[in-house]
Amino acid sequence: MTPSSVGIKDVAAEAGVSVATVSRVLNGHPSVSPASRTRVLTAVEALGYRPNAVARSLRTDQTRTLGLVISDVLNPYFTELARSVEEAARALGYSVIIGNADERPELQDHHVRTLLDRRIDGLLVSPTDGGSPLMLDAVRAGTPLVFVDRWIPGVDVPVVRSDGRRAVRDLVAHLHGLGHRRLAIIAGPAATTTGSERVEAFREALREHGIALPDTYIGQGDFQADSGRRATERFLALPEPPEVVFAADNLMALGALDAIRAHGLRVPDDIGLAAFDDIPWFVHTDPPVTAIAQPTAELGRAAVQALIDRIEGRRPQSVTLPARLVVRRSCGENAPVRRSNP
Amino acid sequence: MTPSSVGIKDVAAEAGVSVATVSRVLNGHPSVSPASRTRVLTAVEALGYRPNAVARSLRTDQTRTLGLVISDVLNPYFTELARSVEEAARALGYSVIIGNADERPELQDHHVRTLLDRRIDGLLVSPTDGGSPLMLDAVRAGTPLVFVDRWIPGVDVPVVRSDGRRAVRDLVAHLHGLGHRRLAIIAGPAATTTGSERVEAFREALREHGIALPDTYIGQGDFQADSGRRATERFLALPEPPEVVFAADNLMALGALDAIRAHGLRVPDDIGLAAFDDIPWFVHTDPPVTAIAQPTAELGRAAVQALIDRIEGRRPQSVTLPARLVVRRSCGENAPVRRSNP
DNA sequence: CTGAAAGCGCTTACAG
DNA sequence: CTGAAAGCGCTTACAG
Repeated sequence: MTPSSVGIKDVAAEAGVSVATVSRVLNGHPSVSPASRTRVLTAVEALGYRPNAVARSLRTDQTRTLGLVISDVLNPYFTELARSVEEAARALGYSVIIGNADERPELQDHHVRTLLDRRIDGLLVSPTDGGSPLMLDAVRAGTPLVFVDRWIPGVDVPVVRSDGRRAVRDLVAHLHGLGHRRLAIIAGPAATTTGSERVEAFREALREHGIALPDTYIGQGDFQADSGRRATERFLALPEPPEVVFAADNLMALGALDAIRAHGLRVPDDIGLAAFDDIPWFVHTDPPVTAIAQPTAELGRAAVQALIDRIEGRRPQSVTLPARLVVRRSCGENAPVRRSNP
Repeated sequence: MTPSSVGIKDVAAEAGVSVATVSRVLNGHPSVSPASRTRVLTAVEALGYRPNAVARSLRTDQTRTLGLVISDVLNPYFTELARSVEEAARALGYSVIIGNADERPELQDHHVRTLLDRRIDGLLVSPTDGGSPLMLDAVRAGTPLVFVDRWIPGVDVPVVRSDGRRAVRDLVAHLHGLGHRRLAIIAGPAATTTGSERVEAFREALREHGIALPDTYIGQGDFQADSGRRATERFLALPEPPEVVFAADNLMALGALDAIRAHGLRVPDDIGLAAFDDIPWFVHTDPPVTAIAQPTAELGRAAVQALIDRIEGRRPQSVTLPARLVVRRSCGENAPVRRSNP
């Protein structure tokens, strides 16, 4: 008999008790005699019995599982978020199943559907688009849901995210102080909150310095490297290219670096670069990249907390954590343009 | 009534047929009259019915789910592997649940256990250690298992991996040609196959060139960044530090870069660096890193193919794909030491 | 082509 | 403290 084929009946037979008693000791129910408990535990050990989680879930109507749908596993930001989510969930006795949307709404829906079919206890999602009907239905149906990083406006669901507006303002002030005036952005999809928010914050910050953001200085990206490459190429082909390009995520910054390099240009001498999201590699790129860092691990923990609060009947809290500017050398920080020092 | 609470009975009532008939049309069973089919489909649509995967799994004894236990999600190599595995599995009608071992054997076992409890149909694992009894039991119990990247010797399970020996040889020849003689390695855990294999291949290749590999030139790492940092610091403190450090994975290479930078040293002028595993950032580091690239996506596809073959009763195949050397500039490639050219 | 019924492996009132 | 029994939502021989 293979281990995976031994069931609760086998344990009961081996221990000389009923399956009810076996179930009780397995679930730590108080009213079991010490003698029964010992015999059951011995039998479990001897048979190598492991409860069938599928059967248990069907019966109890809970899976102790959370779904996490992220926009892109290849993005180190989401990968770190996923790691922190899993860790926090595990500490609270939950497993997590990750679905990778690859920034594609239909793939996102595929995963949401699969997760719902599996009857996960709750869902954490960083939506790839502005409002999948499927997700809206899930909310209406009462599935515990929490948005993390990105969210869908108008849906009454807790949101755990970081606010980058202040950091974007700091970045623009920093660039302005360096003497830069022609500032461009590679934006994420307008259908995502982080996509539109970052452009808006950028535009607003520019305005504070009396700088306009012409359409030609807005590259439409999709948070993936290729789009950063293409947008940068368009910038470089402009009669008057920008002095600095701000990529709204780290992958598009990678694409920008690729394009700049392909044109035989150098950062920051020929063009400056800054990125939203900080990753360990930015310290070692040529040059080190000035970036906006999110408190990613904390975000993951807070999201799990909110979701489990919701699942277990407590009132979940929305959480907004600040992002912060990390100055390095990709915007010409070494050689200030306005003052000529030794 | 919330969507998630509508069951097959509700659909049957709505359509005016039995649950058996509903089940048949849902499963594409041939013997259902067109009229019944239409009414069932209409009812499903009207009610927004979705089958409960938990109940179905309990009944059919299959979950159409694969488990994937990887050593470290924060490692871009595994992240790419995971992505390709999920993609290939999805194409074949399977879901995948990822477990992240973080290079910790006990965490690996936690995930294997959880996955087994969930009755996944098969398991893909890149073992963090040399032989978890749990995994051995699973194999004995008949759980379909395939090793990917790393494997456990002596266990009769298909292995899908890439062979880096040839590429390591190429790397050593390349370094030798550049005039380097003092070559060090930051190895992975000896308990992992890739950990020991890469040192062995390195040692052997050095021997072919008449070079020894002293113990002081072997840094014991664990495939994570911190260990790369520490090993590199030890190298730098040596009376005669190595001319080139070869990190057995990309994360330890990152750690090495951190340490070198912290000492105010430059790559490759002060010390050279090469890495196993290639990642997009290596093109943009300062300097671009010479690395050994694995055919990661293909590995993932082959692993899924092997596992599903095994699950569906076909004979699974072990697969070994070659890795290849990608020369960049982190080992002094710009300024050959032996010949002085213009 | 269709339905009644058994059963997948558990948990949990209910009665003792 | 314990066991017999019902039932979670499906699928699938079996009989018609």
